[in-house]
Amino acid sequence: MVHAPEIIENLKRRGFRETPVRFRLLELLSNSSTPLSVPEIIGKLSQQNLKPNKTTLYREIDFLMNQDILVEVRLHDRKKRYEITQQHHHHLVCLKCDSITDIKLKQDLGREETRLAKRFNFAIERHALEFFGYCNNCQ
Amino acid sequence: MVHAPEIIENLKRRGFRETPVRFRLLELLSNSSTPLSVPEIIGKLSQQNLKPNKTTLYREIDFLMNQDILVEVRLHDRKKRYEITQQHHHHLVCLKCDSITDIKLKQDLGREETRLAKRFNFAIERHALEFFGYCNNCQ
DNA sequence: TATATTAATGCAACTTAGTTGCGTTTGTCA
DNA sequence: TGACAAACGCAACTAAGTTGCATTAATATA
Repeated sequence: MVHAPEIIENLKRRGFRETPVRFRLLELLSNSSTPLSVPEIIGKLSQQNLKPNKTTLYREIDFLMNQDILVEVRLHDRKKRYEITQQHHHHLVCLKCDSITDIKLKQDLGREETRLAKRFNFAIERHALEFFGYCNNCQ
Repeated sequence: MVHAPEIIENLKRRGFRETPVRFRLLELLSNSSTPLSVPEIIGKLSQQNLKPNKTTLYREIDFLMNQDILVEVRLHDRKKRYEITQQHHHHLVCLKCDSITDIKLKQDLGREETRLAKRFNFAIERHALEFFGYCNNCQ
């Protein structure tokens, strides 16, 4: 797991500041087992008596994505979710309770990507693969 | 390719009506090589002097999805897109011009799904796999 | 071919995620 | 401790999608 203080130290070395929103957001996301959306983040931070404006959060997230600290995850609904950047992985998304489980694929898509790139002369940057269904508790 | 009149005939046999919006929407989607969003559909139909209310379109799409005639496709942005139901496939999405190319995977994800289902006791209903990058024209 | 039924439609008002402009606050370093 | 830019908050906005309700029109059948 990545720790918020380390990330912040790194940022400070590069001339950025340590602020409550930045720290608490990173802390929240590094303790979270699932990616979170901005509305969810606002909810959770409010519970801890930190009530940042949504504009601030969107901008902070934007900043952290530019620093490659966060990545965006898109699932079935229209919310963008964010998680701490980690090794490439995929998700199991429960259609009932919305729980999200990180998974790693055994199979490798690299060969497929090479084939598609050649076949369509398409420069693949990334892919998204998510599995939808019903989790242990919701079946 | 699937033809709009056939689909409509099928619906009529089941007690539903043939209406301009229904016909022209199905015609548009069956001639489209890419999935379309509601704003896009409204734009294209307007060009042909059919200006349905967006509520009507959302409801028509909902109806056609319940009839398994359309499926929803979710890509990188926050629009839902729709296409005529066809054999399971994936997409190459250009991050510059937004063009979408249908592709079929050589590799099969079935084995992977079985493994994940067992491992996490997760009942997989479907998956979404999209490749993002730059198309022939946009590199 | 007139009529009844109900599928389909339109409109207005709303919700929710996300964005923009702009003026203010605050963390950091000299 | 003061200067400067990073970070912040507020208000107003956009765009996708939803809901309630009253109206219109496609179709079966009389």
